[in-house]
Amino acid sequence: MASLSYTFQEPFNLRKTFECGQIFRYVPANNFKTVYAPIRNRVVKIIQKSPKKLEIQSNRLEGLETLMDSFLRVDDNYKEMLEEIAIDTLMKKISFHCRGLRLLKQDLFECMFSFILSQCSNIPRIKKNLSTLVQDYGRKVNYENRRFYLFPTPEMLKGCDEEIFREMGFGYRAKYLSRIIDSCPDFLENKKSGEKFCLDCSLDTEELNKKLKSIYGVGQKVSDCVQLFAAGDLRLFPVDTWMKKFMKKYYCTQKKVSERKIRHKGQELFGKWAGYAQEFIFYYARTEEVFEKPKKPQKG
DNA sequence: ATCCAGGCATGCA
DNA sequence: TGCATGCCTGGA
Repeated sequence: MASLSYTFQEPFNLRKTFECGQIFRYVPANNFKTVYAPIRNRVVKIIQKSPKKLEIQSNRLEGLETLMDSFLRVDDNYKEMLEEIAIDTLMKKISFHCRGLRLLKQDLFECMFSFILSQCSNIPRIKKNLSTLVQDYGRKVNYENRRFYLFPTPEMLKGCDEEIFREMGFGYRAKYLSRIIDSCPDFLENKKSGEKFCLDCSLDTEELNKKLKSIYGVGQKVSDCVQLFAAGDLRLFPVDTWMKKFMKKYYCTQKKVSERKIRHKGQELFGKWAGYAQEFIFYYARTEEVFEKPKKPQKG
């Protein structure tokens, strides 16, 4: 077996999936017909053979299928999701527009690190910050004459203090990250195996969310993202500035609406598929330029 | 030159 | 609960 193939019932679009903002480290090639992504301990090459067909190659084949089944969320009932989030004309339109966008299930440590870094930042800067980090601390992997870096394990980052992270340009987020490196949050440590930054599956949605928020530097938005993208809990509806604009315009039209209410509204509207709805809306809001900031009026 | 981003902690009503 | 404020840095 030199490669692995997937045929889906519904589209799996690489461009939409990787560009929608859920993941930061990937390298598109050949106009998104191919995407390279460092995942855990290997580099994976994902090829769009057709709208519903993907082919997977990797520098490491051992355990590849299990890893990709999880990463690609092959068990999601995508068709049902598309139908269930299309609650009205607007969402039908968005659902159609985003069809093929898939949620991925990412590594917990990398995901948490990335989203803590993301606060009050922007995608180019986040990518740049992560790139600095992995070049300094990650393991280098050459694959098809390209250079990639695996995300460093917590152990590899031992000793990274606030000062070092600040020098990497992380700003005030350095404090949060160095503290996490310093000691893994208790509930993320598997007492039996000693493994760190892994999830206790016995926790329900609200329990885990509460625990994640107890981590210094992790608030509602970051915990929701981590729980959605790394714990794979699709009920989460992270509310960022884009989501605020969208929801205020269409589904929370009262004058004063808190982020709390918006989050609740999203979960109420979309139930177990709230995470997909959120990512669809986010992708839509950013690509359709309906929410672009109005240009400042020229002086004169 | 300000101003503000894919938030969060802190302190206060 | 809900609000205000400061926080790093880089791009508009």
